Amino acid sequence: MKIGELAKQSGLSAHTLRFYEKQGLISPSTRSESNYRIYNQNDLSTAKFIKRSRDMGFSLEEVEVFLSIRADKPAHICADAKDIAQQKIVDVGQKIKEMQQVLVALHKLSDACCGGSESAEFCSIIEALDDRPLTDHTSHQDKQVGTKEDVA
Amino acid sequence: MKIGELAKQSGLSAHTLRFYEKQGLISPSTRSESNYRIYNQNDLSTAKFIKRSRDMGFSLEEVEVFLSIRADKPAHICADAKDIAQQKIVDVGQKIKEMQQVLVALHKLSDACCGGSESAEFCSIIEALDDRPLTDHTSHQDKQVGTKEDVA
DNA sequence: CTTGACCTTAGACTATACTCTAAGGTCTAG
DNA sequence: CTAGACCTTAGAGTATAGTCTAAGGTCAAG
Ligand SMILES: [Zn+2]
Ligand SMILES: [Zn+2]
Ligand SMILES: [Zn+2]
Ligand SMILES: [Zn+2]
Repeated sequence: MKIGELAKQSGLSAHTLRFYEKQGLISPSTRSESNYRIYNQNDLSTAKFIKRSRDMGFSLEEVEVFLSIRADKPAHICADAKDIAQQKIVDVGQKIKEMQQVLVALHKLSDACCGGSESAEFCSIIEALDDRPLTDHTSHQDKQVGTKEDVA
Repeated sequence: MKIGELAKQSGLSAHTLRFYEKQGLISPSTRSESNYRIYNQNDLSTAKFIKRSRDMGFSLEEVEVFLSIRADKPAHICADAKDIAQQKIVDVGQKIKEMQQVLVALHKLSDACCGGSESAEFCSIIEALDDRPLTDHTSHQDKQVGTKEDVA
């Protein structure tokens, strides 16, 4: 099959397949007389393998290692594959933790702000980002300044 | 103060400060005779504001909006700031969910593999990424092939 | 024989946020 | 005066993973 067909069947774009070829991940088993890339079922398996690996969060570099294991299984041991998976688990877990902390901070930041159409003069978000301690102004009642009517 | 001093006090590098200047986020209040950037306490506040915003996960583009709110608070309303924070919360929450799903998939992938020094011939990680259903081989006992001695 | 779909290549561009380099000018302490 | 620290600029490089373009060749159908 030609690249367009492989793209359709693998879920990768033709562009991406050529890009992967440049990166050394996959290459067509043959070329047609007119130099078109011709892929076979084996190539399709490989393309799907790459796609599945990417979907699992592995980088192209890691996929490369998986491919080399897959290409010659007896030459590798389970630890080769599992080490990568374990490391990815650690990395993803770490990132999740970081993002959860960010999320908590964001909630604190956001919850203190009324979010209404009042002037941002006392907006706790801006104040908190500025330097000052987080002051709750979910209501602006207590800090009327008179420069603006209460719009809300 | 010169850029090096601002860098020290703000926690941003001089390089980054110049980069932010190019992006229109912060600029020195004056220049010395020799064209050095000269910053004042106000600039320091701004630099710290940017750093805090970045640490909260906001993009430079979002920081720019916060800065414009901060620069003229009466011209803005709380919703302007809160909308950004809320959107960020949604985005971060979404990413966390995605990563958690990836994490679950990774665990499934990894847990089925023995991770030992056995040949990867039956490695469930490779098999699962390949196409085949996830086969547990935490023990290789049941699939002796005889091509290799049991190394473990 | 032409139209349109599909293919080829090298290389530029996207996004995000820096990070660093080269080549040179300025300033301060000893 | 000189070494070394610090500053200036424009522009290139880093990382990741594509995504797209230009300019052209190939192929099947009508
Ligand atoms: Zn408010
Ligand atoms: Zn507010
Ligand atoms: Zn195993
Ligand atoms: Zn295994």
